[in-house]
Amino acid sequence: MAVYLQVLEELEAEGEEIISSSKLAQLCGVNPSQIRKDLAYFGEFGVRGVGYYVTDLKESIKHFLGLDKTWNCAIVGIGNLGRALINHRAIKDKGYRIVGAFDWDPFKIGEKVGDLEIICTRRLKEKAKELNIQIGIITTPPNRAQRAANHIVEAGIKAILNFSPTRISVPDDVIVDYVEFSRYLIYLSFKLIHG
Amino acid sequence: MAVYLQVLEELEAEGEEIISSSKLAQLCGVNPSQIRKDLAYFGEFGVRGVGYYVTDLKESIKHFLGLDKTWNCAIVGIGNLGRALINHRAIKDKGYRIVGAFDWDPFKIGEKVGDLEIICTRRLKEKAKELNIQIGIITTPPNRAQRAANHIVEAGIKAILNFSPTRISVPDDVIVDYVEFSRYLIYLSFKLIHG
DNA sequence: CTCACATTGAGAAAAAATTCACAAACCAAA
DNA sequence: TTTGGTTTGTGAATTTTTTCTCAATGTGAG
Repeated sequence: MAVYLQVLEELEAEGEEIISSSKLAQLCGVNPSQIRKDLAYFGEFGVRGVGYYVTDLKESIKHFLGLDKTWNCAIVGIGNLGRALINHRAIKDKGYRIVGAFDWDPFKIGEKVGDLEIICTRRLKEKAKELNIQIGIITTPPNRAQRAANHIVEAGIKAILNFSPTRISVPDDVIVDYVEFSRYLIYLSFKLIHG
Repeated sequence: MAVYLQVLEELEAEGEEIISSSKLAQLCGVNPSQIRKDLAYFGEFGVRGVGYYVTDLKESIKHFLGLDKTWNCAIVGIGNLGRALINHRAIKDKGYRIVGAFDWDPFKIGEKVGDLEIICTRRLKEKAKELNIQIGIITTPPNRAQRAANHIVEAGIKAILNFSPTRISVPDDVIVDYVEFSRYLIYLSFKLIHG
């Protein structure tokens, strides 16, 4: 679905107003029926005999994916990875705003990263309400990840993205996703061995 | 498959010598038949009436995935993200070694990151042979990504991991994989909206 | 050695995902 | 208005994936 969105945005930028499922399928590298099934799943957007209106469809998918609003994120752990994410283009562009930078290290607190000031992790709860933070991102060293998660949960945030290579345990109503760099490398080396 | 491996490593650390497909399935959160099919796919490792020998199975999977040897990687683009990867634990632990750090910026060249010295990207080809680099990792800004890719291809490296939010074009015999942080965030916000 | 029990490997069955195929609907031109 | 050319939406057919089932095989006790 995210692939369709990306292609649709490119089409819109090129000034295309209407696209058929077969052309879109070609651009996405999938089967036309696949596209029609996927799109029919959350509404009827096409016009028979015509195709899909690029802008309308793009907006509908964005709405479906929740990309028509901005999401406020907090980063916990301001090392190299945290700083990289704060400055990362693609994240901003998709409607995700990093509005808080948290760390435990007293020497870092008060330091500026971009236009954010690093705040003590203990103040996460207070700041989460003030800044309406919906997603917490953990970029601490592994041994601090669980503590970071605890602070995030405590602050009432219901979604966590964990970059630290450790499993964390949270209540059932909190969604967690893991970014594992090694997975990508395993895929590549696997491909290098087997066709 | 990578999940099985992780669980097996934990089991081995706990001193377990034998595991049945049903127990392993429980730990991985999948169906026992699934496990047996997956494992049977690349050999017969189990013993009927007994189960699987944890260490043997772990080694077999590692071999299958190509994790029984070390892979040499080069990072092109030494910003925050590049530095984060160089220092990242999980990567080293899986047998991937970052052996080269490359950047275009003359002010960075010669600087030390961990025990690596930043080298000019133009010397990538020469260094790739010397260091036997098999995987190139792009962590440049988007507008430099294609140029980085060109240098990597030029150096005869056949696998690229691109962290930059741009598509790159390379010859057919070069494998490319993309790390898109926004995908993870989209998943989380989607889950926050729909169950 | 034989028997009772446990567990794999693999074929059969079931479920899920993908693709096909075509009626229904739309547009444009005559 | 009618006709011909498109393209969607959807039920049917197909393919793929997952799960079930059970004979084959191994262990250990008697």
